[in-house]
Amino acid sequence: MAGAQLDTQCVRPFLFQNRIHRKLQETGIMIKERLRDLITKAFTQACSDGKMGPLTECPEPIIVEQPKLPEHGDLACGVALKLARHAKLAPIQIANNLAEYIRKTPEAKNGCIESLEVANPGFINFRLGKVWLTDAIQEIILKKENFGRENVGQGKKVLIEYVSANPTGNLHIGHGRGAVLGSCLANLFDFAGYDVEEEFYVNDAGAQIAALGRCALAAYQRKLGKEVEYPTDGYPEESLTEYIDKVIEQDKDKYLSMDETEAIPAIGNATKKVIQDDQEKLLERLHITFDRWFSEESLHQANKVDEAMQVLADNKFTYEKDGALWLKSEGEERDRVLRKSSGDYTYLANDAAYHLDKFKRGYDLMINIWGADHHGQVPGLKAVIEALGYDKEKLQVVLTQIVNLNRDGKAVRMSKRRGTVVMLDEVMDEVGVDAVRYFLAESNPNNPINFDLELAKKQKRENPAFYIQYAHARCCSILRKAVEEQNDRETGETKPAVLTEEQLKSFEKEFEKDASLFLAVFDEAPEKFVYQKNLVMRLEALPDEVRDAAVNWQPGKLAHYAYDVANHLQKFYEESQVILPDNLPVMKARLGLIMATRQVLANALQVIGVSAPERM
RNA sequence: GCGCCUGUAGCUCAGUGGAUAGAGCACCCGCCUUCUAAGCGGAUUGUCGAAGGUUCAAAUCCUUCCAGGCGCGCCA
Repeated sequence: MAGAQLDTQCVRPFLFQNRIHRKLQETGIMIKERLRDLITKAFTQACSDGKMGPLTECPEPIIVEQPKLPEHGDLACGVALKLARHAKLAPIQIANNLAEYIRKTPEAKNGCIESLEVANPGFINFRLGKVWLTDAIQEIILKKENFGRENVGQGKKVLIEYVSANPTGNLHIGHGRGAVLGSCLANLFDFAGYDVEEEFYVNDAGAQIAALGRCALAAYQRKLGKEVEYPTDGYPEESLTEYIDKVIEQDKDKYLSMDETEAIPAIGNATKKVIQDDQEKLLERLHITFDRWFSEESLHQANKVDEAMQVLADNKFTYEKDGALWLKSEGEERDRVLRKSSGDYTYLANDAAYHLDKFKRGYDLMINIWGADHHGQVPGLKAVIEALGYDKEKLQVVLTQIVNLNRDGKAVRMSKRRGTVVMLDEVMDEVGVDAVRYFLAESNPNNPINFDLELAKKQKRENPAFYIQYAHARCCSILRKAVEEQNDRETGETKPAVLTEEQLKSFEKEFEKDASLFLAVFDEAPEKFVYQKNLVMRLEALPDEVRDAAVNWQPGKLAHYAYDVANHLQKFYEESQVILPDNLPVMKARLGLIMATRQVLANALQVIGVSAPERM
């Protein structure tokens, strides 16, 4: 995976140079990190006491994970297994040695760690007490919308180019996938401390625009009552019809009187503008805005393609053959044409100029998001970048697989306007923006999506997009309930609100000062405590999840995470009453936990661009 | 022919060298005088596509093969 080359280390203190320009003084105090520090200390002491065989330092990373089985504790560390080889000791013995040192630490006695045990073949399993959990809730309350922000990117400049559809027609669901992925990746990178720019490359020059002009003129003339043949080799007439209506509205009959050589480019340009405008509006509806719409035509006008060809020639990577200009591709299976014998540049030549421009702008990383059907172009683009004298590794192409639409398990293929593909706006109209974003964001780009239109519309648990939003709305509803008048369903009496708005606000201030207030969240009864503890552990994992998603370039992981948080909230909700007028400390603490949960859900939803509704 | 992606429960997927391979859906059984039952709990579900290899340990790494998708233009 291309993302693996990114620096995965988390550097502190946090210093954000992203577009929100925010600095945080607080350092993270994640439970896993604290536990890892504890194990590291234990290891160091064990070493100096000669309990680790020949080892003087730890040759393996100490990884703390949540085990799959609850019997294995809340968190577990398998480092003893990895150290066995280095220390020339049995894993179980290493684990026992480490555990002995950990048990001596204050954390093992003061409520941070409730218990630890060593299990075969050499795991150390920990059960958490309440103290670190209360710190975790406080951390979220303190950082609010910045909880989860990380600095994996260290302010590196990243350009993400995506959608880049031709301005010759409507966007289909496949464009939608690239659009949502690009936008989520941009949000994620921003959240993870990169300096992100988003760009749409407009192919507004060349053969397809000429074809658009011919088709547009014919469609226009036919609409205005002139009997002409519609070109058979261009874009389907019905795909243009709504755009031509707009052109007529704007320009009336002005192209009718023009000479064809004048009318074709003129109406082609007008139609192109209408289409691009339409694409822009549709993408805005999907909460996608670009920093830049980069016009191919602008490259031609500034002679940038000629310049790029000159650079290639200067670098001795071109030659002429059969009247065409070729790119010499060393180590590639074949050479590629840059300028056809007709004198026209190929797509590759234009791309060379475009990417030369990108490289000159000085990004640390450039990501292009393309449909997998374009993957054949990747080697050519990489070759031309190398021939231009730049580092081809700085440009990475993410390929998105196909989107299959289903309805009741049956494939949907037909569209009102086009025979084979389904249009993005039709899906958005049917299932709504949030569901479209969720289902297109949720998957790994390498896998095809089976988009079930019926599922996406369901207001039920089966629909993960709904379920997450419902959990957020439920949090809001509980917080609202605390400060609203109550209507008794049976007697019809109106009771005063349990708390005033001011009280609720003042709680927040108290939480910021004193994490121990959250001790009251937890019950002593283990069957209740387990849900309370699990919720907090999931909440505090957001920064980890952000880092993981960012280094793997998979924002979809945060969609899965949000779902998991929603699930843990529901389990908590079933077991733990929040509004407890007769028990202020518990109510206060649990309202704080609900605030934290709401915040985490909102932050995760923010990255995938799905709205977080306050009521449903 | 060559290249890329994919193959894990009936379905959708998680799991990038560690414990008995996990969720959700579907199906079945329970739970509403309680903050949204738009929900929760429980039961059932597997030759990790196949075969070899590396390793104390493989769904995960290597090799070969099988199946599906996509791509290999003086198209864009």
